[in-house]
Amino acid sequence: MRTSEKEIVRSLPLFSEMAEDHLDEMLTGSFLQRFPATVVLFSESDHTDFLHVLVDGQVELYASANNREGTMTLIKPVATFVLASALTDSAYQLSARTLESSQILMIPAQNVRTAMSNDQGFAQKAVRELALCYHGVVRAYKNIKLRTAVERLANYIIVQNRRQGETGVIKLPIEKRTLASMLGMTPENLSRAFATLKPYGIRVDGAEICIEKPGDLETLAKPSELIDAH
Amino acid sequence: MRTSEKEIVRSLPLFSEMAEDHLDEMLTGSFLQRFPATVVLFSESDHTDFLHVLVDGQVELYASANNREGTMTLIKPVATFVLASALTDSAYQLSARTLESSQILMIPAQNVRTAMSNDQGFAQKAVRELALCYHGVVRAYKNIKLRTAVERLANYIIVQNRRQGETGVIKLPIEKRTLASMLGMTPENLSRAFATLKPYGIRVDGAEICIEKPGDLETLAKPSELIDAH
DNA sequence: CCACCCAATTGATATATGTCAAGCGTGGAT
DNA sequence: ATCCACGCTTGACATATATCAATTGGGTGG
Repeated sequence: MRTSEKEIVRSLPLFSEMAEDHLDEMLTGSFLQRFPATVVLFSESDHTDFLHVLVDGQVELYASANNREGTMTLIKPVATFVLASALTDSAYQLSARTLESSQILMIPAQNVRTAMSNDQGFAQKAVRELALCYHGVVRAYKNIKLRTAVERLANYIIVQNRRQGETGVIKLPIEKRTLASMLGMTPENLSRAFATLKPYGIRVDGAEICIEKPGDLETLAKPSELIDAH
Repeated sequence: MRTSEKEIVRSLPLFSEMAEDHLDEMLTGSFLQRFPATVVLFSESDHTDFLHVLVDGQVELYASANNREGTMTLIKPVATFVLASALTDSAYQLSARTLESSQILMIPAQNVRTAMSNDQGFAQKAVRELALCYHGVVRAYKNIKLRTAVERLANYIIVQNRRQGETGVIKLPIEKRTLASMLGMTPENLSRAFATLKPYGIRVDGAEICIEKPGDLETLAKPSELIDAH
């Protein structure tokens, strides 16, 4: 564990309040590893051996059932994932694969649980982190349960526009088939959803989306503070 | 706050490790209240003033968006709800209403947050509780994203059968329209889903469901340890 | 520069689910 | 006992979404 890696961990809110010696202890046996694109990191029924910290790259968490597969969420650096599974010493509930070449710090789950019971500051931060993760999934659940495919796409565009500086032009940060899976539809249906949004001022050119009538788009999308991420 | 109510709180894993004086302090200003059926307890955008403990009755957590409404989960006694919102001092992410006459203990959210920062044992238990809640929503999310309506119903029947003693006959604990909403479909579609399950040995007589071919049902449902509750 | 690969698109069609309307049945109130 | 309210069911139809097949088109390696 080199100093720079320790600083990356320290910079995350989750670990910001942890005592120095507890942090060192937790990072013992941790290792930073680079994976190429399209590599499966773990599968949903595997036992959780590591808390993962995505340092660089991009990771997709997905799930399978009844011969179907779907993207549950995307992880962007720098962020931890599978904290809940690591803390409860249970199975990963989701599978993970790299979408691009990625650097991941792997911390033994047992170390995390030990730190949890020894370090008051860490426990407090973990509570906050888990509560935020919980709200994140609730949002995703509401999104898919209460909105149609076209509405989900419209809201995705609105959120991306906000994140990319409200310029009216966004660049999709992921492949369309991944976006389709994340929005809970097929790639074919995503193409048609974009076509449906044409009368609402959406122009598509490859990965570039142009929003010509923001008002009309919002009328259709009905964005909600309680569903869409900030 | 009477002794019996304190004992109810103490019996929950979440509060089992809390120091006596912290518990007393937290329960100061708490009150036990009885609500009739069909009463809205709070709405999703309201600020979270109380952590709720359902002592008796049944509560539905639901959400609204784009002129649609859906049941997110059902709370059965004895259990807490909206812990994550209470701890982060944010809005309830869901609305709540009683399904039947219910007794609810309401604990000021500020008290819970204070107890959280003062009581090590409580913080540890809260971490565990939040991790379990998180996994619960992930399951629900996978359920709706990866299964069809008929598959969700089939798995619901299998889980209920297990919970009610594997007798092959179950009694629906909720109205069919509520079940429909929880499974993410309309009441009409639920009726048809039951009809679809007829060839798989499902007989319906009011709230009583008879499972005549458990094997066939499982083949259709493909139950998963990682989606269906224990 | 060309050829190939693969994501994306488009069309035709099938399936899943929702909507609207009507009718049925049971349980509670008068 | 009768009537009414309401949840449930059923049918006809509309919409949403998936599937299968064919084609397009951009990027990359040879």
